[in-house]
Amino acid sequence: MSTVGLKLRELREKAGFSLRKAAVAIDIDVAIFSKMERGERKFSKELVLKLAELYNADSDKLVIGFLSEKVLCELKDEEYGLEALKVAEKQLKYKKKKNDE
Amino acid sequence: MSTVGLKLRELREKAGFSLRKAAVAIDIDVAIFSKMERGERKFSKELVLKLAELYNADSDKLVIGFLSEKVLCELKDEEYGLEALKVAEKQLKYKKKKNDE
DNA sequence: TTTATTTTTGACAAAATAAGTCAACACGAA
DNA sequence: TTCGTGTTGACTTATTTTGTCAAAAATAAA
Repeated sequence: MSTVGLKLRELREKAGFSLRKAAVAIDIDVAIFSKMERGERKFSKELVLKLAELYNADSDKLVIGFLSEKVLCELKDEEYGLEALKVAEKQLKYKKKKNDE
Repeated sequence: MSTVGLKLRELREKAGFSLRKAAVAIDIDVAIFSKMERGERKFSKELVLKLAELYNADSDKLVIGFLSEKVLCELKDEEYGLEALKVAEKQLKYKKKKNDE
């Protein structure tokens, strides 16, 4: 299971930041940040974007991962989760199409 | 836009319940119920199920609508909402497959 | 029109959840 | 030991959600 938190942790380590340094850079408490990377607390989208910039990483991919994780969190124990996703997708496509016109 | 609330309102009217009667039957304040039907407040899954039973309606479809609405609510203003849905779908399918084995 | 019924509205309180703060702990490297 | 690193838990504060209620507005009945 590759969560956004773990991805961000990898990126941080590759970028050579300690937890503390990164936390200071994005102006957040170290304790929370530690918990976020390990999935114990949720990221906000803003934080994900800040970190993507700090690590010079692909922010789009990270945001997509962040969002899908949020969605999955709501549907994980739902019998009809997959069906719900498909309906949602259909409606989102329709909406997008309408906006493009 | 066919929300769960409006669907449930239709079903209620077809079943011949007044807002009050239905509210009493599912043990909820009328004011909240009115707001829920009009999308001003969220339903809980439990209420959707109770109402489906009360109206003799297809609970699966209603729950699917309820869930997809919840998901869409989170993604409605997201640039990468559709991509996020696809990723979520892939992961959910994988998880389901794993559970079946 | 008057009366009664149904639905809607808004102000407010209570409960639940999320977010932030901080001090202390554990561990390994210098 | 001391320093840097990450983790944990207790606690407070903010925010969001949920529930309660009274009264207004709308609708239907007499």
